[in-house]
Amino acid sequence: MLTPLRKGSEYHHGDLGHAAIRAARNLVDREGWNALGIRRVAEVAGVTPAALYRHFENLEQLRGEVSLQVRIELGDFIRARRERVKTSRSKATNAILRFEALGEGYVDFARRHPRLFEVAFLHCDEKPISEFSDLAWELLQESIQELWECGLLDKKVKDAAPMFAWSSVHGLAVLVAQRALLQRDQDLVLRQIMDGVQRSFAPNSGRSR
Amino acid sequence: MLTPLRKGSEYHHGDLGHAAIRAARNLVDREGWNALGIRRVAEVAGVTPAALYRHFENLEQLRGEVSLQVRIELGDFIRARRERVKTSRSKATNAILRFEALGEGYVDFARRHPRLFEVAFLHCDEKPISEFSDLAWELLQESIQELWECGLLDKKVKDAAPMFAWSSVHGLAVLVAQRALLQRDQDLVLRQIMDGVQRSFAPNSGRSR
DNA sequence: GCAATAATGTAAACAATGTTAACACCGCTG
DNA sequence: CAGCGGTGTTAACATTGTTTACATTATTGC
Repeated sequence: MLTPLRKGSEYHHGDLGHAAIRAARNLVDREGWNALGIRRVAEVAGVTPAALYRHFENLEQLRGEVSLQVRIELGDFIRARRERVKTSRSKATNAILRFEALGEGYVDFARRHPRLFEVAFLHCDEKPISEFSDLAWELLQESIQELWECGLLDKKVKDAAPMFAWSSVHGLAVLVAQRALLQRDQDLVLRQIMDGVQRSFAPNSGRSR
Repeated sequence: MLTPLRKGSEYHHGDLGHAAIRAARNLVDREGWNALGIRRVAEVAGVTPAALYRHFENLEQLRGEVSLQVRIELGDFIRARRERVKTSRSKATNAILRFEALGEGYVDFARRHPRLFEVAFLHCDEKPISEFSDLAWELLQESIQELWECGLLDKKVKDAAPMFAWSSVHGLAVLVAQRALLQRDQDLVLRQIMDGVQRSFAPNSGRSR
């Protein structure tokens, strides 16, 4: 007989939609991508399943929103990491430290929120990397620009530099999120990757062969 | 009234189980991970859904088998790539070419079978990389051993070398499978990665700072 | 101010899925 | 050749995503 569960003034949630995304995000963070379902999210939000269809086309779209939300968080996370770098006297070492902070932040996010990270770049197929990861991508480009201005980036490799750096660190982050590496190995490999990337960036680093 | 769909002698399939895994593999290859369902596989195999439960605990296990199957294929694929390298006079360049063939094969598999690749390392959480990718991992270690014997690998980095190489190439492969890079960029970045890895391997390559 | 209307939520059903239980068929072993 | 274990079928069940018809609230135009 259509009895509202919530009393009068709470018939309308007020901000379902955002609340749903947040609930979904937390669900994924704790229990993984497969735990994310319409009915589950509705329950957490204190609402009927059908209500969610006023805010999302279907489950697939909700998943997309969660994925986007995670990419935003990831961007904020690594930016915060970069800003925390204390400025040193040399402009060059500054650029390097800020660049490395991005890589460390990226991997650290994967370590702290493995389930979220695994989901960050789903639903991004067929789109160039620079689009689906707008936030973090911009940060990376800023940092590479800094390196360039300090003369730490060879002109020949400049164009592919962001993709090169991204893919190098991304691979490690994926493995970290899967818990496939011990913490000690994680740090070691990251160190090697960052060193390798910077060496490849450097002018006069004559490509082999 | 329990009328068998297939006539007498075909009441039993003979090799459901393997057939199911193959059907499932092809389904994933063509339509992606989400198209993989018990009922769907049963239909393709010409069998009733419940029949699959004589061979698999549940859908999750079937997925695991498919994932394993893909890892095996990936291993075979990159091994074939390596064997195709024509031996040159210098033992060192030989080792290098064989090593690079592994990386190229890995990325090429991701390009040719993006949906399969995306699924290769699912269900491998919490296990060290050397376990869940046994086949390809062994090939990588063989190759790195060859480099070592040719004096192309610094003792200081030897331990972490396989993980370093893997994660570097893995990141690119993931992006390639997502179609996030143009073909030209793919080749360029792979070139940079392989060069970077080898430079990091090389003795006397004094790590920065 | 207040009726009309849009926005949002509920209840109840539907179709599709994974899964299970009871039964049927086949091939092998005693 | 009787029976038994392995394999497949049927029919049901619980759970999901989704839709439809209805209820409630918020907002807007007069």
